[in-house]
Amino acid sequence: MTKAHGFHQHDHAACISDALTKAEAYCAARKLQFTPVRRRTLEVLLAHHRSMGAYEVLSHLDASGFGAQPPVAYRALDFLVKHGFAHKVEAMNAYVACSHPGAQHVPAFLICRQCSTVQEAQIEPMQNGLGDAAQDAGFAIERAVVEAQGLCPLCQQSAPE
Amino acid sequence: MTKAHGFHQHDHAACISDALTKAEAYCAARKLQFTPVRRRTLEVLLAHHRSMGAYEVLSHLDASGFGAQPPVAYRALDFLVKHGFAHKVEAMNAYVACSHPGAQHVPAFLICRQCSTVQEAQIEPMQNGLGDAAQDAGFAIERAVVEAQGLCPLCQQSAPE
DNA sequence: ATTTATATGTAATGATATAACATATCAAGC
DNA sequence: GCTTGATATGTTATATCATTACATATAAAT
Repeated sequence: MTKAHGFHQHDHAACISDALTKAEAYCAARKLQFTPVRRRTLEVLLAHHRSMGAYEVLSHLDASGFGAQPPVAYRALDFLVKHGFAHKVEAMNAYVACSHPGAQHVPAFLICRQCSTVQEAQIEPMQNGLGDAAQDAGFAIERAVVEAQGLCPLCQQSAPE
Repeated sequence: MTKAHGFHQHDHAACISDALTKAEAYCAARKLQFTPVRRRTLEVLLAHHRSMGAYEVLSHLDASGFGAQPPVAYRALDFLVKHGFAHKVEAMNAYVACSHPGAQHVPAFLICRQCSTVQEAQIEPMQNGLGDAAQDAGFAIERAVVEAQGLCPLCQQSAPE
């Protein structure tokens, strides 16, 4: 079975189990607790393969027998983001599973304003002119995100304006 | 009188009146209505010279005799953002006056996680690797933001960790 | 086994943002 | 100037996103 990944198709089941296995290994290596809620949260993000609001994630967790209150989702999502398994799409107040787990990278998103699909793009860390600006200002960058909004290939056809 | 602009000092009064004059001229040229609320909203952002939440802006508008309900602030802010007089800092759900009004640019922000000061940096449009990624994906970028979080020069001293 | 740190569950609340609709003001054509 | 249509403002209500605080449970370290 294939499913849209960003604007492409791919083998969805393999992609999910692969990401879960990697997360498991990463956590084991660093003695991080990849607990049931955290695992389920990552599964939910991976299965949907699009950005999801915290409350949408929460409803799945609730349905899976975990707590039904917001902190349940926010804490799990924070964990995933902190360790690079997911990203927060700031422009949408939403979350996506990371498409390049393990890789040290500056996440960059292409966000379709029409269908809300988010594709994560790879960009070179610090090759974006921002590093220079930061250095000039004496600013120590800890984290950076790049977010582009526009129209995805599909929506360009249906909304050619 | 000088006041912090990003992490530097500058002539604050001149900077404000300059930005207002530019906005006025821009609107006049395009028959946009630079109404009292919109003007006051820009004044408020310029005067504070840091990112402000919509409700903080709203309280100033209220105090100035405008409406006290959220849409009053959100509409004025949307106008300013739409026409490039201000930017939304997505990672903070906050707004700042644009530091380079008139210039066609991709706004980039250096956001201090400790003191919340935001400095707008100049980066070259599309020289950030994102353009290539978008082209590959067939994605039409309409708007992009770059946001970096970290520690500003001052806070690096007080929080050397 | 005890202690300490970490994680989860839940209630309450805070912060951010929009929808919907009434009224007012502006801008253009007559 | 007056009418008309578009744009802007004011207000109520509500939707959406996120955190604080505290109790309980589980894991890890000695």
